[in-house]
Amino acid sequence: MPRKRTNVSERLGRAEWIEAALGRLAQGGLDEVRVEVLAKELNVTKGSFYWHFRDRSDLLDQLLDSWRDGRLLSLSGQVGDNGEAPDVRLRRILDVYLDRANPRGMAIEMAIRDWARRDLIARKRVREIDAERLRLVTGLFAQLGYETNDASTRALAYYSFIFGQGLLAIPKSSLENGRNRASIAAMLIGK
Amino acid sequence: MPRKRTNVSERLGRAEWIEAALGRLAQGGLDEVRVEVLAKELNVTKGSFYWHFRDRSDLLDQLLDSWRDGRLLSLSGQVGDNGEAPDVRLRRILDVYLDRANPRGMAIEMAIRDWARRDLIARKRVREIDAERLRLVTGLFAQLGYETNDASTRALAYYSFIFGQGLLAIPKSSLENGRNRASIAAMLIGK
DNA sequence: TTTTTACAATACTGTAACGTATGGACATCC
DNA sequence: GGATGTCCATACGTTACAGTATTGTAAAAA
Repeated sequence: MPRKRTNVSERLGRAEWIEAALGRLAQGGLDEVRVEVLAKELNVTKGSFYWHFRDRSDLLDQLLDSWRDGRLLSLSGQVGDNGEAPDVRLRRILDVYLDRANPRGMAIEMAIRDWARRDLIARKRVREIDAERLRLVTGLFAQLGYETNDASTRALAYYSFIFGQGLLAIPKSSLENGRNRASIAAMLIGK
Repeated sequence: MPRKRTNVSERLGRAEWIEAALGRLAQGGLDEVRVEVLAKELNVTKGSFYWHFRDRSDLLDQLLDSWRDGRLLSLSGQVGDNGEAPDVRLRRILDVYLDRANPRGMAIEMAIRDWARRDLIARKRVREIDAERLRLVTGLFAQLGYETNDASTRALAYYSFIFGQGLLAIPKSSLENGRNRASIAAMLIGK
């Protein structure tokens, strides 16, 4: 029997609610983000929720903002020229996704992208980070010598593959094979 | 005021329910497939639904079966060697997706793929059609002279791109440019 | 013509949510 | 140490659905 949270030190802020909501989103998609369920998960009642948020849609808005901020921050940590060659870097990023490191992050991303098919605000947030990611890898392709137009087309193919691969229901073993992975990288990166 | 459907000629079969369900699925995703809503859409009450289906999950199962059957049928119509060169054919299929012809079909497919992330049966159905599609285009790549392993890796990249591209929130104009499209095709198809 | 079949309407129960109103507990500030 | 502010619990009203049980009705079969 989880005790009540009357103690001040255990009180919640919006951040905890958003974190919990992200968890539900990753697991069950948008419609599984429910305030009473979150409350139970946090050992708290709705009373707390409606103190921190106007309503459910307020939570969802803030969740999207928080997600975008996190993605942008993570990207800004990668813009610096860290001495790594552009093609090495492209291969490394690719590996991260193919290894399915961070499945939670991927699940959240997929859920938000599905959400974005129907919701304007979600779509807006996804557009923001897509634009930023494409800008970054377009830059990397440009550094490899691709002309601007080709570079951005390559970038688009690069990210399309990354997310599309997470959408296919296939034995992942086919992409664990080093040789296959190398040939895909060669194909996407070119020179 | 839509009149009641007591007239025999207007009576429904499972097919109509499944069709309506596919519509809701395309529009709003899995959680928008609700029996009372479908009933209203079909100018009928739940009484009819529970005659044709055991419960909601029964409808969903049949929807998945029906979707798979449709996809498999559509694929089987393309296996025949229609005299088209393999690379031409690959380019044509690619164009169909990039043109976003059949947005409804794409929406359904995306909704089902999202669904498959959490549901075992949905995942199974997606796996079935993925396997079949990959088998088909792997064959095309093989005809182009790729060795078996490379052919199936190319096929995987090909479909990953196709679905990933539908996931990115970008101005579609970037893929309407003929030159960009050609360079992507060249990249994916190779020789 | 009666009976049976196939489908649909009606009326109900149960449940899981959302949102609101209000009161209570703990800390902080005067 | 009383007043105030912050956060949470409780209790309520409402809605939207899933599912069941029962009755109704047009057409086909007997």
